[in-house]
Amino acid sequence: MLSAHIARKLAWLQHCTVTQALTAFTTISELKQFHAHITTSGLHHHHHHFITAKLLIFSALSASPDLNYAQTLFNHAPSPSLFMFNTMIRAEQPINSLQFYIQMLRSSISPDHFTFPFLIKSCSASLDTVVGRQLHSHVLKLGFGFDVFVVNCLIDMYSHCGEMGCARKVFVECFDVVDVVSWTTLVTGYSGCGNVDLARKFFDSMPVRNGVSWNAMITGYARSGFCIDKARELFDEIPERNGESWSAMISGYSQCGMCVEAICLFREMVGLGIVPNVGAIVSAVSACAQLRSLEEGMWLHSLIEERELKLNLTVGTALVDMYGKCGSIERALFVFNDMPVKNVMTWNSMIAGLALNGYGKQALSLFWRMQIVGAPLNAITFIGVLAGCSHSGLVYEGKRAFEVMIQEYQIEPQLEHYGCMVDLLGRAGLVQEALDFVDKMPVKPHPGLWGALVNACRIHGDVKLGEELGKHLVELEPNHSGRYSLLSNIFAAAERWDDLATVRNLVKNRNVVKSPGNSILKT
DNA sequence: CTAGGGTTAG
Repeated sequence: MLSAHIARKLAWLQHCTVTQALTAFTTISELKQFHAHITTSGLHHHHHHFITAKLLIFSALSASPDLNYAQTLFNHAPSPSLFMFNTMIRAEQPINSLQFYIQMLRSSISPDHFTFPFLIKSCSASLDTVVGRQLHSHVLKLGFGFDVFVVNCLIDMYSHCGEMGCARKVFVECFDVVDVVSWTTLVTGYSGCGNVDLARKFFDSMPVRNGVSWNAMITGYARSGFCIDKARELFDEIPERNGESWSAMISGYSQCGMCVEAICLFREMVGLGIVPNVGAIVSAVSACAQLRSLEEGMWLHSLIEERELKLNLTVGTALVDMYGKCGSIERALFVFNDMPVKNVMTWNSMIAGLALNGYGKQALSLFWRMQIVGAPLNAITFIGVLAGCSHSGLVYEGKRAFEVMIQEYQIEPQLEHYGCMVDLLGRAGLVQEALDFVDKMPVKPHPGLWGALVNACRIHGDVKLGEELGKHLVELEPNHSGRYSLLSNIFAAAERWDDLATVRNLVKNRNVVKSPGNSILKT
């Protein structure tokens, strides 16, 4: 017997929309309980398809989907409907989307005008032009070549794959049906592949523009480097500025390093009484992190709390990063521990923050905790861990982490990982071991890496090797002032004033311009 | 039920 509550929900599910179905439950386990109730009652047979489809929507498309459960629901449906196939194609990973499509064709179900947008979108996510082109020919054969949704997905797919010629061809061939979305997609495509000027020409030729088109062009300029002023010009010209326009401009400033401008614009927005969206807040927090501006960051944090904005995953991660970079490890840990849901970036931000502030051991223990709780980790996690070991002189632990990365996680070391290792060994005085390590590296050593070694030689008094490496480095980058300083420091430490004078003359004669703020490892 | 803009780690 069904309880009244379950029966009511069952009736509602049969008639609700897709959007409503997504709010039907709070978690997958609640859905499973509900599903168990109705399958044991036997009442569900009357409307089996409707109910399964709605359950499928929730398990496949909700914020935290359970694709295994979706697959089970799908497999138990006696003959899955076109709608169910579409839902699976829409939810699955790119490769599986295609498999559902093939299975669909084998069951003699024809795709409809909803099927292709989902399918093509999976190709643009996986940058798969081969399958993309095949689907394109299916689209034409089956008569969906002038469906504006399908057309726009094709333009987007070719743009994402860097095939602007094809994208434009679709646009031109379908000129009778294209709309403001098609134009905007093309603008985004051209600016995304580095052709902002052409993007702007299309933007200027648009018969109609809406807020999204303006924001797309602003973002295109902001991400193209050296065009941030043009982005601002457009931002000032927008006829109707929405919250997303503000966040596009603020994130543009933040991403190109104009952090003061980003924060000023954020303050202006708040001053005008406009409620900042998550994107604007995250960009502003990121700007504070880059500026190492703790006070400003704390102001943003209090603003977030005042508005009772839940500690969203992205906002929380940005705060952890900001507090870590600004040196307030207690606050970073407080936010971190307070976050119910974390992802790789959250963990990585926390580990990097600990490492940066000299808490190598704590960074390591957080790294072990990640493994215990089964949190996903990636190559960037190890950059934090290794940097932590390096700053805290944890040579053995660093070497161990490096091995774990390669052997247990099959992560190919990047230049950054090698840099950390050389730094780790060099700082610990194991200069010869560091040199051997560099010799065995499969990648070409970065000049910054030699710099770390020269520094290590100076600290540990190995003048002969330091001089040799330092001279090598100076010839490798003769226009980099920092390289001469390293060599000078070696001679100064050894009190070889004549040689020091020679280096200074070399700098003068070669007209090397000083570039301030060059850190040893970054350049 | 479908398309374009908007955010975090090195």
